[in-house]
Amino acid sequence: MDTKQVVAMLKALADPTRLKIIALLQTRSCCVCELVPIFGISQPAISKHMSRLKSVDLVIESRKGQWVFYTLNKARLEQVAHALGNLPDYSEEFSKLEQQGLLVTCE
Amino acid sequence: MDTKQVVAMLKALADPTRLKIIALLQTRSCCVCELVPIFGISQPAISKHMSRLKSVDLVIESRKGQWVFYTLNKARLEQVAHALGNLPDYSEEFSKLEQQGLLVTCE
DNA sequence: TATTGAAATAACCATATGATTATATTAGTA
DNA sequence: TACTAATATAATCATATGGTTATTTCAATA
Repeated sequence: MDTKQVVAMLKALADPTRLKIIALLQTRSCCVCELVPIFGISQPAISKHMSRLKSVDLVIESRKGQWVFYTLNKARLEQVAHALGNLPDYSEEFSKLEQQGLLVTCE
Repeated sequence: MDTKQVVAMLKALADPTRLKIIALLQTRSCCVCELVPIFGISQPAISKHMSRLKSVDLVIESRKGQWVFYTLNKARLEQVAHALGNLPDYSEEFSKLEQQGLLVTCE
């Protein structure tokens, strides 16, 4: 997972409504019409949040009759948590700075 | 750490520049004037990013002469990663839904 | 086929975000 | 004390975000 993807997933999670949706989905898959009364916001608002979460594969959509159920992609959530604890090594940036004489060495 | 704080930290991390700054600080503390040539954006832009990271305690500021050095708060970064893997249990929300007859039980 | 209910999309709006340039502020030094 | 370098703050701007209402799409059913 590259940095762009990590940022996209963090953006998807960095909203109180979406983060709680993810937490709710840990208990049970659910559909839009169940989330509406929980959050007290409009159906289109919930729908857009689900679309955002789906776009980064944090949830999986499946139609059951007239309802669309959303299921948490637990592996994907673990991937973000793991990525945060294992950020890329950019030490070569400091080598470049040193070559340019831009490294600040204090005391 | 409550949900509000987790969201604030995720927002702070959900930007390509700030996420790379955090990654850079894993190698070495640095000051604003070192980050400017790395990212190629203006000094005030970097300054605001640092202020944002500081506001959620992801970095610690310390003045060394004319420079202000920023150090990664590794414990804080680990806290976010841990929080993502241990989101709160909201199962009572489904009990409430059930009581209201709003739970969708399919098939 | 007409109707109903769930979800998605469109159009819109207020606020947040990330950048810019210009201007303080603060610390070291001639 | 005046000057310079590093950083922060202010004002501004274009775009992104998260909500709204209105409308469309899609599946089940009378």
